[in-house]
Amino acid sequence: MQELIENIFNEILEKNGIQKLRISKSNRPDLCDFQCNEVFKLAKTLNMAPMDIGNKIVKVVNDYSDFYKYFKEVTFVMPGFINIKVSDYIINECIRKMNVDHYGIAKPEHINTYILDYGGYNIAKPLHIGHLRPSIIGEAIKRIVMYKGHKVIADVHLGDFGLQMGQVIYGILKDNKDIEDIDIDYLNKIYPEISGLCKENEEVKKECEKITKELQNGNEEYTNIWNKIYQVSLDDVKELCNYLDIHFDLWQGEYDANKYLDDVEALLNDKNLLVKSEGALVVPVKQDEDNKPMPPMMFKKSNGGYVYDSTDLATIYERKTKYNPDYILYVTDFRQNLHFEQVFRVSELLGLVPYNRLIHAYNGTINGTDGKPFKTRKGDAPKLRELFDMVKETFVSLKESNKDMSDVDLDKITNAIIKFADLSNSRDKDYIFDIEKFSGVVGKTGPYILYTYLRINKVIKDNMYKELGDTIYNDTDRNLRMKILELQSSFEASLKEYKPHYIAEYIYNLCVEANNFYENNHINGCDDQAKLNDWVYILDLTNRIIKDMLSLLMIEIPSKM
RNA sequence: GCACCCUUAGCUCAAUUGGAUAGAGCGUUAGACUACGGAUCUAAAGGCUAGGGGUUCGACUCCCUUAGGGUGCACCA
Repeated sequence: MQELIENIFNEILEKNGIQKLRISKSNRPDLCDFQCNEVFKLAKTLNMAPMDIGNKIVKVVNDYSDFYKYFKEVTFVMPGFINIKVSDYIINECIRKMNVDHYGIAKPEHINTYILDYGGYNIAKPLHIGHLRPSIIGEAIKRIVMYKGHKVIADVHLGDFGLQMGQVIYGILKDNKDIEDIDIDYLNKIYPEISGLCKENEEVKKECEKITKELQNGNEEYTNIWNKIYQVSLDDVKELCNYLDIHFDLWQGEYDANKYLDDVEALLNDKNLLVKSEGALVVPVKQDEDNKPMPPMMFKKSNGGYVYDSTDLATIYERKTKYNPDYILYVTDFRQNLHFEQVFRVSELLGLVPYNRLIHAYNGTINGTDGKPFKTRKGDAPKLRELFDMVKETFVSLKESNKDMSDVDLDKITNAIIKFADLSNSRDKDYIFDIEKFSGVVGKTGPYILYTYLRINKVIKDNMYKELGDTIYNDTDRNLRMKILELQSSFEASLKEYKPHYIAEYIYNLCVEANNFYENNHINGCDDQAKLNDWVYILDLTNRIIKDMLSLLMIEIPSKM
C-alpha cells in the first residue's frame, strides 16, 4: 500500500520535474493515512521556502487526472508536511491484491542461504529460563526469514565439548557411578556440585581441565561416558524443544567442530596469523582504529586444549565448506559481543565468511524484579519445565471452565502466554522476569489475541464470501482495513532488524482494531448482502493474518478458550 | 582503570531508525450489551523521555558532559 502510494506520488512529481520523495506511515492517523516529511530536505537543496515547494507539490498532485482514483485528499500543512488521505477504492484494491499475493510480502530479489545458530544448550546443564529467550527469538527469526522466502538452516550448536564436560566426567568417576545409571536428574545434580567445587579447589579444577583436554584428544574411556551424557541430555533437550515447537535442522555442536580444528590451524599458519603468547596460540585482531579493548582471539590454550573461540571458528570453516552460506546469524545474549567480534574478525582474515555477513543478533538478559540476573530462592535460575507448569496451573485456576480444557489446548495457551510476553519485548534489551507477566490473560497478552481470533472465527465460520466490493461502511471498518494493509511494513521491519517484536506488536494492534470492529458492527442479522459479504471477507482475511503471523512466533490457536 | 550497552507514566514495555500532540498494557477512577463470547469495549487521570549543554527548520532518536544501573576486558562457555 505504502509502496503503491509512493510510486504514484513520485510518478506525478517526476512528470512535473520534481525529484522523488519518500512517503511514510502517518504519525497522526487523525489527520491522514500517509505523510511526506521530505519537503524540508528538498527545500534546502533547492534553496526555496518549504511552503512554496510544498504548495507546488500539492498543486500538481491535485491536478492529476486520476486523482480521485487514488486519493481522497492531499494537503500541505505547516511547518512543512504533506498529508495524504487515500481513496476507498485504492484501499480495497490493495486488500484484494494482498489477499491473493502472500499478504503483499514480496519474494526476495536474491534468495540467500542463512545459517541460524541459536539454542546453544550446554550438555549436562539443565535448561533454565536463561535459555528461553535465545531459543524462541532464534526460532522466530528463522521463521520470519523463511517466510520472506530465504533458505534457512537452523543449527542448535550444542555446548558439548568444553570444560563442563570434564567437570561432569570428573564427578561421575568420583562417585564411581555406573554409566547405565546416569540420568537427567543425576546430571542436574552433579554439574552444579563439581562446578562449585572447581571454584574452591584448584586441584579439582586442574583435573577437570585435564580430563577435558584428553576428551578432546579422543580418550576412549571419557568418550564412552561422554556418549552417555550426550544421549541423556539430548533426550531432555529435545523434549523441551518439542514442547516449545522449536525445530533444528542440524544437531551439531562443538564436538563436531573438533574435526576441523587441524584444518583451521593449517589455514591460520598459511596466512601467518598465529602468534605464540604465554604458551598459548592466539590470533591478534586489534585494528588501529579500535579505541576499545580488543584482546587477541584464543586459539589453543597453553595446555594444548581448545576453547569456544576455536570451536566457533572451526564451525564457520565447516559451514563455509559444507553449505557456503550467505549469512550466519547467532542468537545469544549480549555478553558474548566481544567474543563474536573476535571470531568474526578472524573469519574475515581467513577469507571464510566475510565480517559483514556474520551477524550477532544478541538478546538482553532476563533479570529479576530487583534488576539483577534472575534467581530463585535456592539461588539458581528456575528450570524451564517448572515455568511451564506454573503458567499452566495459573491459567487453569483462573476460571472454573478451564479445568475441562484438553491438555493440547492448555499447552497451546501456555505457549502463547510465555512466547507473546517474551517476543513482544525488543530482543536487545534486558527484561525483568516477573512471574505476574507470565500469568496475565487480559490486555496485551497471548490469550487476548487467541480470544480475538476465536470470537471472530465464530461469527464468520458459516458464511461464504465472494470478491470484495468497493465500499467502506464506517470508521471502524476503515480502520481495520488500513491496519490490515500495515502488515507488510511491520513484517519488513522485523526482517530487516531481526526483531520479532514488530510482528508481535502488529498482531496486537490488528486485534485491537478487530475487536473494535466486532463491537460496532454485527455480522449476524446483517440484511445487506453486499455489506455482509465484504465484512466476512475482511474478517476472514484478518483472522488468516493473525493465524499466520502467530505461527511465525510459534503460537498456535486452541480449539476453544 | 579502559570500553560498550541501558535509564521513557506508579509498574512492565513500545515508538519501523531525525518528523507534527511520545503510544500501549497493568494498576487507579468513571462508564457500556434484554444483538454475534464481559478473557471485550469507551473515557479520564498519569510525561521537562535520568540531569545539563550542543547540532538541526524539527531530537526519546545524533554529538559532548554529569549521575545511576548492567556487561565485557585471552587460556570458562
